[in-house]
Amino acid sequence: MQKDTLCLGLLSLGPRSGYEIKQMFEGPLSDFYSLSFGTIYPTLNKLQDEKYVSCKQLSQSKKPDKKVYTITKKGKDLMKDNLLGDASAYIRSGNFGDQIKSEFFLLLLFAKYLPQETLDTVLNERTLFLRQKLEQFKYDGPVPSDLQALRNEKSVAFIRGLATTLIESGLNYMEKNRGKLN
Amino acid sequence: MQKDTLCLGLLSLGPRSGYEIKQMFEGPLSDFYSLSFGTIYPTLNKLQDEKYVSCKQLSQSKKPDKKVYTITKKGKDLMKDNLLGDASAYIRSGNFGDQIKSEFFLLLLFAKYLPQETLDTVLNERTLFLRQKLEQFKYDGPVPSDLQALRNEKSVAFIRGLATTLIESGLNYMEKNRGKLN
DNA sequence: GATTATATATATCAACCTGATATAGATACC
DNA sequence: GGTATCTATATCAGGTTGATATATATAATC
Repeated sequence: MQKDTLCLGLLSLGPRSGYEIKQMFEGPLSDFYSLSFGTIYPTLNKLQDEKYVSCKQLSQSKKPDKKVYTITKKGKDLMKDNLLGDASAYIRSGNFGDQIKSEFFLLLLFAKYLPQETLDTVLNERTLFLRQKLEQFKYDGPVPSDLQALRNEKSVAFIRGLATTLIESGLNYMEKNRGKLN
Repeated sequence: MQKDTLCLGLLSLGPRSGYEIKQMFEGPLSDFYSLSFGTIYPTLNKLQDEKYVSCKQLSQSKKPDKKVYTITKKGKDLMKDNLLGDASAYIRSGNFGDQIKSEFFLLLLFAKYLPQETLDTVLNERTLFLRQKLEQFKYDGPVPSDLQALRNEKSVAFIRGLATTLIESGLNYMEKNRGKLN
């Protein structure tokens, strides 16, 4: 997804600074996508130059100033056009489309070169890690206000449910079939 | 995973040219990782300079010459060391670790900006796409000789089984819950 | 038999992105 | 008082991708 469209999409959930956009990527979005500061800040500047977002400088007591960006009508139109135009390309990506880049699967691919003991540890820790992830996705308590906008989206509920299902069936498979790696 | 380790790992399954390594990434490995020619060729040159692989120039009738690389003892040792050293880092990556980069999930996140009709089409095509992927992973017939080495690995059977399970439960979830996106 | 498309094979490079680093004010802790 | 951490913006070296170039050979199309 184009970084422009992505930033506009996140700003469509409410006005935000670059720092806060980064926090969304490090929170609930981290499993699906990420952008670095080196991309976010220049993108926001470009979007502002081209009037897709407006910017207000806020001086805060007790914290450094921040630049809060708000999506404009022109920006919303661009975002919708881009989503529509690229939708068909995104159908074939991710979750066994073309973007997984799983280093863990690569490690398993070469499992025969690991000592049995190491392989056992790896599989045990992977199980623990996935159980933690599962708890994260299932967690339904309060979240920092920055992330509440995301939490409120119907689509986020759908995606969290899907993620939960996938992790559960993956854990199940691992427990039943890990013996086959020896 | 370091590109060096990855190339050495693939060469450990048998001697290969850079072009053939790329073909592995475009075949069964494409769902988990990929490297471009711009990375593969320089990596092989570097590995050769440092004696981790040896190289034979083959002139073929009916095809251009190719450079076939073979992993050396020194190369196998390096690969094993690297796998062991980095194993713990790979536990937390991929399949709801930190590397998915799913553009499809992002598209769903902004589903409310798509016309209902487009969203329906997107979900239908996604279902078709995943069913095709499922057939690919389940396919057990003959494969091009380049890819037979991969097919023979026990670990590949494990990973194919896991992928099959994940796609099946994902499809199931989508069919049951797609109404929640409206 | 001429042209076009496609496959094998290697190589390079501009454009882009990340991860690291720099800067800076403020709070918290010991 | 020193140090660590959080908020906040910004820049940049280094690395990767996707596109492009080059070359040979086969197959298809016209």
